[in-house]
Amino acid sequence: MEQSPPWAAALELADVGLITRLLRLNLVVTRLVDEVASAEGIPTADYYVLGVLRLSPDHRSSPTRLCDLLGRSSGGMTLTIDRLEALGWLTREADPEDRRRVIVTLSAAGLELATRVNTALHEWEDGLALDDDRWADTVAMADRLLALFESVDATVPE
Amino acid sequence: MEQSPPWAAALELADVGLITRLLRLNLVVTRLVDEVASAEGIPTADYYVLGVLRLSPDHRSSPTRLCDLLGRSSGGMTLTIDRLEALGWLTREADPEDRRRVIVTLSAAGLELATRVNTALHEWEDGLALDDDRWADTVAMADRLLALFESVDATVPE
DNA sequence: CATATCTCAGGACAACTGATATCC
DNA sequence: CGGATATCAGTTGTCCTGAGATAT
Repeated sequence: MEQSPPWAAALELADVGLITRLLRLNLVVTRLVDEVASAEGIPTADYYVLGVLRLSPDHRSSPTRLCDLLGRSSGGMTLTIDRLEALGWLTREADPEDRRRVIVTLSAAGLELATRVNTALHEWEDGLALDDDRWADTVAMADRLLALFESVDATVPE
Repeated sequence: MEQSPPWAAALELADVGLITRLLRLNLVVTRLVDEVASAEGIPTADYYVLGVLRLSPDHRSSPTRLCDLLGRSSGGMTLTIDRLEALGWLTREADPEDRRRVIVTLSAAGLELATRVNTALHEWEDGLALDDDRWADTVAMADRLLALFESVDATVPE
């Protein structure tokens, strides 16, 4: 609590809790990612999809898994995938083992794009110029906050 | 980095940085607030407006300030305020001291609503059952992360 | 048959952009 | 007059819901 943080200027903070702080953090982080993503010419929501694929085994995943991870509806995800496919950033193919399923795969161009955005974000992080200890601390803080929420809200698959 | 957190199941985490973690945190926190707000019958974006007003001196603010704090356009904010006014959650009046300005004030019903949502969020926090030390730690972590981002991204007004 | 996965059609709705009126 | 504030008009666009198709 210490001292009023700048974002709270002229706000009465008597009962501001953890979640309010995290909502503020949301806003700032989202703003940053928006800037970076649109500088690369991709909407943030679309980057999230490419970003998940980039981290997935063989750069592949399924619409359902993308929906679960990103909190989206399947209908909306179909449209998003349509869009990304039309732009050449990913491909869609039937799963030979279960033909209800679709396998979504990042294309080379899509991987480059997602990597560019990711690199830009890493550069922003580097710009913080934290030494190794502070960096480890910071990442650990994020992980602890995450753990706090995930321990209660089990919205993540498997 | 220690051990893979659950949200990362089946994702390759080699170069996952701070921002990716915070994006994940975003998602989880947003989901929680969405649930709580819609249980009270208000869209999250609208609650943010009421929430800022609730924390403002005399529960009053201006459209411009709301735009700045919430990262919204003035046109969009006009519509949002129209909506909230029609629902009886806030009032709009001309500022007698500068007639270009508008003063937005939370109504009694709006204050109740915003307080209900806020209370529900606090109850969620209480459900974490953190002792005082851990609680202080946790809040401090959130503040430190916030400070990290606000020190670079000065998008917040005075 | 019940379930899972994805797609499609239709609709809703919020929010942005750019231009305009009013006021300092 | 230039800058600030808010609103309006028009549009854009994504996303969701609910139904349907196909496969297990």
